[in-house]
Amino acid sequence: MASLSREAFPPAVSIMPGSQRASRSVVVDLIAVLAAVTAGAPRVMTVAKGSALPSGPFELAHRSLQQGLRDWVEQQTHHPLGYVEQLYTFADKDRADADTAPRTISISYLGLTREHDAAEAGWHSWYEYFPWEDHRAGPPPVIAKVLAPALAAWAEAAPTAGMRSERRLRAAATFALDGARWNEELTLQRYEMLYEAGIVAERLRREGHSEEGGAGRPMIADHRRILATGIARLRAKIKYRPVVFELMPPTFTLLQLQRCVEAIAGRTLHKQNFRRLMEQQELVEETGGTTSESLGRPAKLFRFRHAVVEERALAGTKLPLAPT
Amino acid sequence: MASLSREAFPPAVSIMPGSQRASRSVVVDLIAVLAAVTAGAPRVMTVAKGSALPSGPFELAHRSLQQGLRDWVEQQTHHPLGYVEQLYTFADKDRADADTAPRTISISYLGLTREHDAAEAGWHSWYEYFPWEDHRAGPPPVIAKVLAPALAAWAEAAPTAGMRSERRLRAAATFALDGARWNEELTLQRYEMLYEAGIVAERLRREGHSEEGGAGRPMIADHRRILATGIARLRAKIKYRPVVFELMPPTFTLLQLQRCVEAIAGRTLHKQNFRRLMEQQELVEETGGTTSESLGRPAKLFRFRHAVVEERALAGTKLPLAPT
DNA sequence: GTGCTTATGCTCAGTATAAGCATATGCCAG
DNA sequence: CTGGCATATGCTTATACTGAGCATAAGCAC
Repeated sequence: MASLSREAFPPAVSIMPGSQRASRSVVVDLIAVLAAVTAGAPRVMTVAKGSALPSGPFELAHRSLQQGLRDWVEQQTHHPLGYVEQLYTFADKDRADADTAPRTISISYLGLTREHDAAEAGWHSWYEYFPWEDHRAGPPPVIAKVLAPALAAWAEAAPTAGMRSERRLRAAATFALDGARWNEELTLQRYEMLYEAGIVAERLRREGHSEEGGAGRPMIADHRRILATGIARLRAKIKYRPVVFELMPPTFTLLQLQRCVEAIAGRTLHKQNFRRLMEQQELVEETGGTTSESLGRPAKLFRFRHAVVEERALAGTKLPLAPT
Repeated sequence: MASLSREAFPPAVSIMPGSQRASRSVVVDLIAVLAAVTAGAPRVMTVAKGSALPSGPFELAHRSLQQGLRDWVEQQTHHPLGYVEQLYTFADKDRADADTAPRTISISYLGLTREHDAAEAGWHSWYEYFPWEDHRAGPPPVIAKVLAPALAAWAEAAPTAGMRSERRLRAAATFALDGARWNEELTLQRYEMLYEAGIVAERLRREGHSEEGGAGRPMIADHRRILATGIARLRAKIKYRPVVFELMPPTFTLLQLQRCVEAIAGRTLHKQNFRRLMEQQELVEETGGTTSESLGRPAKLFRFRHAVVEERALAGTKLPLAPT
């Protein structure tokens, strides 16, 4: 997590051919995927009536990109930004014919912030943009009703038999179409497949077609893809780093914590096992207090044990290590 | 793995303050961490006598950054690049006083290529740069002899008792100083800690001190940090994605495969368990042939089962899912 | 054949995970 | 003040996965 500042940079060792430097103007943007979980829904901060992620020019960055982003977000939202991580840098040529236009490089970041007022402007649920990603109440109907048939048609439209079967296999594995297990981490792959198959408005728009029939709410340019990248990253990260706590208030019940994870993962968890996991990993400790906001027996309040971050070097092996 | 090309980008929605665009010139570099495993050592492609990673200006990129990098590498090395992934984008201000100098953005990539002639120019073992990272023959002496004392001194030099104890804890966990388990994935954290503690030449150089006493072979600018990022990423990735095979010849024995993983991870594995893991995951299949290059019973030859990549959506849960 | 070397097969115990049962503790209606 | 309801929390069982080691197989050198 510690980040060294970049030191003086000597003339780059350019072995690559045709090293004509800085030949054309380059524009650098920052794009933020800002996430919070409120009222049981994972939300993302948007602008332009929910059609774009907040972005801005690079120059604002203070010491570092990360710090610039953090300052800006905290100023805008008045909520401290708990966790920031770089997502991806996009720099593909916009179009073949755009030789004269400046080339744009977009550096995207994922940021986590705490729960806040659910009605605050600009925050939208992830699942407006990706309705097929929320499996908390079972597989969403849109998959069987819209996506599966469209993906099947896309597979059949492939030129060769080999490609057809490969597409069928890939679609089935990615969307859990046959009995396969749903894998919530494949958010980006799913969006990319829908894009490839022409089932999202962004692709239809690009091809000059009507945007009718696109699944989920679209965004400007490739912002929805960037959001998918952020969701996928967060869904993966939550499993091996204690980042959920960045989304929680200082104290919380285990059920609240579970609901937060469920909102992000888009699936329901086994209550008792979740609680066992939290306890045995010693990620939380009781505050002593209890809450009785809802019906039923009052729940104990917990807080995150910041200490574990230092104590343990976290993360585990998956390799069959030899005894040392 | 599929990558959509970025589409036409409308005027960015700039909510950030002070949106004066393209105010100052920006230089964009690509930096490659190119890895291969030959003769039992993980190697990285370098230039300038091993003191820098290959880099070049951004303009060369063809359709996309990734494709540009791939073309360039294949042209240079005459070896196909198996796997390419973006590592990180560095864009911190070089120095406070560099207001007039162009700001440099470096986009780094990790690329894997197959085994080739061990003596080929430019390829150096990772462990020249990070001697403390190779634990295949037990913990390297440099840790106990050089790093541990220096880290202890660094911890004691902290101003408050709280910071001292925090540094001690962190150093112990990161370098497995007390009985703690070595975690090979912490390569980047370890390098950053050594930098912070002033035990690497890059830091000494920056502070205007003699570079004497720096641990491991240094590199230009922050190239060694980028290499550490690449190593850490590869060590983590190897555990949940079948990327090792990008480093192997088309057919191989299980022991060769194991040696390759060991070289990357910097630790030895349990032979039988490694073999069981490979078989139960169905990542490989027998070719029918055998080899008898060394002593002992000839080993069966295997090849990678490309099919699994499509069949399975890979990666697994770590959440206590509720029965659906 | 004997002995050396590596390959390959199999076992056993310890630990983690999935799933479900049982009990505790509050509130509320009557 | 009692029974019903709702949630919290504790505990058990079967199964899968892992770490570690033993045992056997199949080549080669002598």
